[in-house]
Amino acid sequence: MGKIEEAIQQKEFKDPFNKAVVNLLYTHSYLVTAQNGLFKPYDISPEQYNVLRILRGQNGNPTTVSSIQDRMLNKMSNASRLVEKLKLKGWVKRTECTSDRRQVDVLITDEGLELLQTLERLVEESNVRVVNLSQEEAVQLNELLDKLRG
Amino acid sequence: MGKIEEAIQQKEFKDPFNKAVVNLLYTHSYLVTAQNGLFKPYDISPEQYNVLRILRGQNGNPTTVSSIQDRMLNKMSNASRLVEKLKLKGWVKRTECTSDRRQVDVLITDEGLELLQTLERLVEESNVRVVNLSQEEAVQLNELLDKLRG
DNA sequence: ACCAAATAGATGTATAGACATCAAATGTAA
DNA sequence: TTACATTTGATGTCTATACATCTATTTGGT
Repeated sequence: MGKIEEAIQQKEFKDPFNKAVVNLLYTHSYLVTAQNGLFKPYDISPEQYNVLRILRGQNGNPTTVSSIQDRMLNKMSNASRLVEKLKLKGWVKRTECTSDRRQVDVLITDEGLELLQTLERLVEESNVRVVNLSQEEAVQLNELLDKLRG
Repeated sequence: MGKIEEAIQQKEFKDPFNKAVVNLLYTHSYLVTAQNGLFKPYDISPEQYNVLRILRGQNGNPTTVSSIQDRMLNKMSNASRLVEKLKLKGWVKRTECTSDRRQVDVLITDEGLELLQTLERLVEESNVRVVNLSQEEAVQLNELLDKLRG
């Protein structure tokens, strides 16, 4: 049984809201653990993968660091450093923006696109396996999560 | 609107399962950001707070490091180092276990209990505010999360 | 009793999150 | 134009996660 009370050996919660917060934190750890194994062989982290996805979403147009930051799952993460690591591995290019020299244009390379394609299939397949819900339940979960933050 | 598509500016997802994974990662960041602000003034992190809660759950009985680890929300975290930090701040005591000298007995101090009491009220109130769901929806979310990991 | 395997916990290293601060470039108003 | 505020991105520091490795015990088989 996967009940949260057993998983963390806590008998009861103050109310369903507090239980939901703990349950979300625990489920997050469950998901992240599953993903880490996937990424390990490719020398890339889930966060770096996410940046590559954002860059590809631009269809060949360069993106600034702050624009990447805005689209990241974690708004507090540090896009600047993630881009630097991706550059060192040859998956993105960084060029000075001519119209505003404060900004930096970030562009995914062909190698980055290739890696992304490989990884994306693995991630998509893994996510379907890892989420032990029916299609309807998954839709319902999405609705609840969207509302939760509302 | 709090829809995940707008929050991270992604038009569509492969399927509801993949969307749910992204939605969970994003919602986790939303929750953690809310919690961080709460803990800041008390010189304690959410993870350290969680360890104190586990220790108090033992009703005065000491707990070993590995037992703490088993009950943590994140099974991959490092209970040993968190205990060390709590000890430096005087919130836990660490004594060698006489029956098995590999083990370490960890016990929450009176100062730790006092801090915990203050924090717990704040956290519980904050969680109710932060989870923008009805009671029924929160129950439903808990059921879906438990099943998701099943 | 002896030795190998298992266990508990500490520690080393890399990555990322949280947040403050800094420098450079740009915008704006007197 | 000059002075000041704002924006962009880089960087510094602390904390935590992820995972490998190490030491000190304890256990279990022979």
